[in-house]
Amino acid sequence: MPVSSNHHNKKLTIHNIAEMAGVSAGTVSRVLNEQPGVGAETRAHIQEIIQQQGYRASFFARNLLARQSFAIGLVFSSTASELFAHPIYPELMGAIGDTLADEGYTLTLLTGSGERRNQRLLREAAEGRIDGVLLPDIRMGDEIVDALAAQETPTVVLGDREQRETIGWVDCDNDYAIMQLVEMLLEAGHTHIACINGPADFHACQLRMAGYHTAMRAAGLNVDANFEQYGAFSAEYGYQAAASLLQCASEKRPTAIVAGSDVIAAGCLEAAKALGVNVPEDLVLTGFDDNVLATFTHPALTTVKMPLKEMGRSAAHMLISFIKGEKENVRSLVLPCEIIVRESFRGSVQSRRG
Amino acid sequence: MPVSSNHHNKKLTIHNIAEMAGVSAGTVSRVLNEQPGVGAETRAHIQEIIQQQGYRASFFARNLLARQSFAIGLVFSSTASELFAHPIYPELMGAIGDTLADEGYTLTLLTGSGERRNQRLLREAAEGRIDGVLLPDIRMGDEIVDALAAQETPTVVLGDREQRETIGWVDCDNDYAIMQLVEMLLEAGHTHIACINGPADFHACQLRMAGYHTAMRAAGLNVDANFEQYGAFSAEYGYQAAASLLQCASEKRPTAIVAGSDVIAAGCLEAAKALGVNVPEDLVLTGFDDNVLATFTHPALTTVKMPLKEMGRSAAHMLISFIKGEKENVRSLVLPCEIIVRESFRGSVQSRRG
DNA sequence: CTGAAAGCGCTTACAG
DNA sequence: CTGAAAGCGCTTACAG
Repeated sequence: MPVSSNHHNKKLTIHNIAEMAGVSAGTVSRVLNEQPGVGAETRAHIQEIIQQQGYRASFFARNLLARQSFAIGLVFSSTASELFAHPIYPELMGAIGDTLADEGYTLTLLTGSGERRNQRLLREAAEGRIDGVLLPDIRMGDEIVDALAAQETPTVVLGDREQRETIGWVDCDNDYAIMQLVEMLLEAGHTHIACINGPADFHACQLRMAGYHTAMRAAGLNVDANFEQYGAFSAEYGYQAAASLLQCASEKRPTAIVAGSDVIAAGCLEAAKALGVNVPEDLVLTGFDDNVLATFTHPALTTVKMPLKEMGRSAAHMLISFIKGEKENVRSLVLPCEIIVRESFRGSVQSRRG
Repeated sequence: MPVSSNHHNKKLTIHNIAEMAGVSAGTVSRVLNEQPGVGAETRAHIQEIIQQQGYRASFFARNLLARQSFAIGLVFSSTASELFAHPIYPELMGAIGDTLADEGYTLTLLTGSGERRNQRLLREAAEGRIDGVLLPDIRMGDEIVDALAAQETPTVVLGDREQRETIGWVDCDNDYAIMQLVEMLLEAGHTHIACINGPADFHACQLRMAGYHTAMRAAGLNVDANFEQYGAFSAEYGYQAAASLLQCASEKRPTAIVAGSDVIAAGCLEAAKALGVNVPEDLVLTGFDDNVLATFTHPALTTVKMPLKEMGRSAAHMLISFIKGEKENVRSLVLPCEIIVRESFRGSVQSRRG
């Protein structure tokens, strides 16, 4: 006698349950949705059968009426290896996932890039598989943003500042953070400060550069053309850029480098070591991200920590508010970064904070 | 005159399109699904209207019949900060996401932990929101695996070797990789080799320990009790464990440490530096994961690279084959790791490979 | 308190 | 080649 083959019956429907309980489907539905208007005994009986049969109402059928998927799409433009190199995403993703779960939403992950990814995203939204979209690593001028707007898909961009009707954004004060860092360097007596930045098509990098310029200008200092560079979020780029700068004649050589990421800064550090330049004695150095590796380099990196948890949470809440069609919702938000001081630059921070 | 307010009409249905085209809903459906049996003119006309109206059939309605969601759940037990500390997941996730996209599946991310996460997962599967489940960081004996099996939800576990009927697994040869590493150490003349491992409730860590034992036993060496340790995937743990070992009397001190992760190894390295022990001269050291930080420590870490891309792809394919109910499917798979040699231990590797 | 019926947006035999 | 009708699994007024 086969023991547990009773599990092989195909998916139960509400009608099966109704039949077993000797009631109509409508009554089972009312019990399922904890609606009033069902006799206590009947209700108990139906509940028991539901329990023992392990019945669950089909999500799709249930939501044909509601016309909502209670899912939101989280879209990454980067490939997996880029994600790997830029480690802010896991934390962001975790915060978004937790918030959505609390609000009863599900998270759909969309990776890949290019036209194919875009078509997929647009379709999923149009088909109603996702109710809204979160874009955490969009490049400047990515046409997906306009396409989403045209389709009226509720959308929130992270780390950019799109100004469109149906689109909201959440960012952190990249510019202010770098400005503070440069001011600290200026206070410590540095005048030859270079900014080795990430890619120019990241709005965040533009902001970081802007913060650098603001501080330099306020101090009445000119910025040498090769002291302001856009590149890639890679150690190789950091190495190259720093090496070429450090080989200049001493009066044109930077005494401080503000890097666009910790990985870039780590590359700069390697270059300095290779050229016998001591950090922080002969060159001070700062990063961005508060990447794990920032604590393992020698010296450990002074860096900027983005409020990733808060950004993720805020973006998720904002998007849900869009989806619900709430009227008085916040459509933009800038959250503060935090400067983390370590050995690569301790400068005048103490005095600033004191 | 408001320009683009014509976009505010509520969601179009197949009946609206049918009406506009002067045909029945059935005919529109046939065009939508590229089925034969529609006149060329009619088809063209309907397609034009669909195009111009930007109509997309509702995914939910469409799949009421198919009873498939074409979504699979990717479940993480760890919290976001743990994910952050253990950086194998982004790459795994990317490989899984890309493969699923190619196969027409969507990826639903489920984070969080404990009973709440489990209930959510079980419900999503029972409701038909997801067709199957991928478990990439399950702890040994996690009861979710049995619950999923009881519910007959197609499931594939990564990094563990569950033996159940409806459950498949994909792993890498953690044991063999560590065994190789230890053999290399033995060949280089080491006899005092310690294994500072990750948590004991990760099956991968058990395997790594097993590989260590196998090699030691084969060499006829006894393993001192405090030379085999389980701990946490953290630099702090690595530091503590290494520090206490390195302070022993010289004949009880290890000359080599095989760490359970790069982060642990980085902690060991810090301890060595703090105690004035030179790496690799006085102590050789290996990690696991090929984390970015492994290239930035001094010396850079010899480590083990898991075949994450292949694991992700294989797991996705295996799960889809389960979902499709294919008969002759592979239900288990072990993929090979790769040893990455860097400065922290160059030992007899050359001779092994030569 | 409970049931029969219509409807959600689509698909699919079945007629014609 | 095309349409009318039944059905997918649920919910929701409307009767009784």
